[in-house]
Amino acid sequence: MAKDGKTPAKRLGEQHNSLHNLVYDEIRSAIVNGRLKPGERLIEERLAEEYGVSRNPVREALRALSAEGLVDVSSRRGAHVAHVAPEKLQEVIEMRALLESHNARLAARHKNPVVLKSVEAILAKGQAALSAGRMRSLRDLNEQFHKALAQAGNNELLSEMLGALRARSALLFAPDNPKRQALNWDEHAGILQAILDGDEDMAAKRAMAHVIGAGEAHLKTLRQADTQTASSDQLA
Amino acid sequence: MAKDGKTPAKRLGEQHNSLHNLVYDEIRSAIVNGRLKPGERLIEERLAEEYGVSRNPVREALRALSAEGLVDVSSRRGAHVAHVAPEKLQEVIEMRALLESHNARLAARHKNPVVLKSVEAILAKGQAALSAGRMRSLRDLNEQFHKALAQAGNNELLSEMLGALRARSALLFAPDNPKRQALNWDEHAGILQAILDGDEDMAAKRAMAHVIGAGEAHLKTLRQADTQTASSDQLA
DNA sequence: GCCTCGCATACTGTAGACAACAAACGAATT
DNA sequence: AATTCGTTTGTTGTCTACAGTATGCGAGGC
Repeated sequence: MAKDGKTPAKRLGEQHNSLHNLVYDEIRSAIVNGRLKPGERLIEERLAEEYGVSRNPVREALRALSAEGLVDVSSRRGAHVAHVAPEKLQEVIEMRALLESHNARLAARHKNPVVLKSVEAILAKGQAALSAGRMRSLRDLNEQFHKALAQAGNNELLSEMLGALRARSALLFAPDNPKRQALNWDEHAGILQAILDGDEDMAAKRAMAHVIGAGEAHLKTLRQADTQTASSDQLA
Repeated sequence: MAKDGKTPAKRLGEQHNSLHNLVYDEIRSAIVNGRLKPGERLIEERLAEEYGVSRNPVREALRALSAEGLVDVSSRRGAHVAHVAPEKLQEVIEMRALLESHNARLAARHKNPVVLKSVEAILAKGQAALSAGRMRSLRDLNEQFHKALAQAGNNELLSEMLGALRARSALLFAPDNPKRQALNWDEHAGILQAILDGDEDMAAKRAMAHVIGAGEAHLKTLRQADTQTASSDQLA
């Protein structure tokens, strides 16, 4: 039963989740994976139909998702997938840079061999997927990498906050651009190296630069998209 | 209607909140104010009776509070007010120090005169209440001070995160000790002065020291309480 | 006295019903 | 043509009911 001699595997009752939790997981996953787009309308009855449950578990899931900022609920008017206004992107980048940076510092301080081993394994998987051109799996591996890194920081609250922040900004940091993807994984490698070296300042600096670099690249993409839209409007 | 020529006052429909939101506000407030203690059992039917509503709005409120970490819900076993395990207190202090520090830096950078005016007013009220020995209102004024300070940082996401963190740690930073209270308000004054001076580094440093100082004082209180309990056990 | 079992009670999770509210649409009026 | 009004449709918010689950308690057996 026990995997690592310390943490028992989940017991049956813990595995058998309530419907509202299952619905929560599904909707959250759909948002993070981009299946549900920012701003998209979430109709309780339709979701209930889709998942084969009554509306109550859906409502409960939406309350939790709303509290986490993933869903915007307007009383009596319905729910939408949360949309980060372009002016607010900078805030998200800034907060994530601050927290990831601090987490990398902590990881370099603790240097937990078991956790770092698994970070290394995920990095290797990410680099392999990159080389093989398996772009589709990179988003998942990116999330795995950052999640494992958050564990390496050994501060549960920080890890929780980072998780929530990653969920809210998942689409922001999921570039389609292969060049940016390659750079991301290079940066992942650099952060991990600094952590393995126990160099707190370097780890913090690289983590911050990574988030800011990825975030700024995304902002640039948005601005280019705006410029192209403006050009198209002039032609029409 | 408009208060500051920019933000319209709430319209009727926005004021008339749904029951589940009202219940959420009530329970949240009871937790933050200490009327509901950490670890305390939250029974849906009883809360529903107390608030004069059916169980669903209570369940929905509990989902939101659970997502924010203020309430712990065990599937099929019920809900409790969240209890920060003593070993986790250090994490809370650390995260709050990091965020409050960064916020003070931003506030010193922006130096928004309107917001800082209101921070000053709250500081004056806090100091007056302290001099008059009105300890009961200091908790509320402390929350007001930190909330206004979060606004001065001009980063909505950071403000939101700070709000959530303050709610989770409200009882930690609500000392009964008049000496510690006086010191807290001295430190508030020092932070605000650095902000008014536009000194980012000093503001950040003072905010961090304030949180760590208040937090460590609380930890010391816990350790003393533990020591006294042990002594009582020996006498019995 | 301790342990086990069965029953009663309390509580949670979900479904379904109904009322209230919001949005859309078509007809009537200006 | 634009605006207003009334009706219809779609959706949300809350209540009630019922089944499932967890806990507590007392009786019986060892």
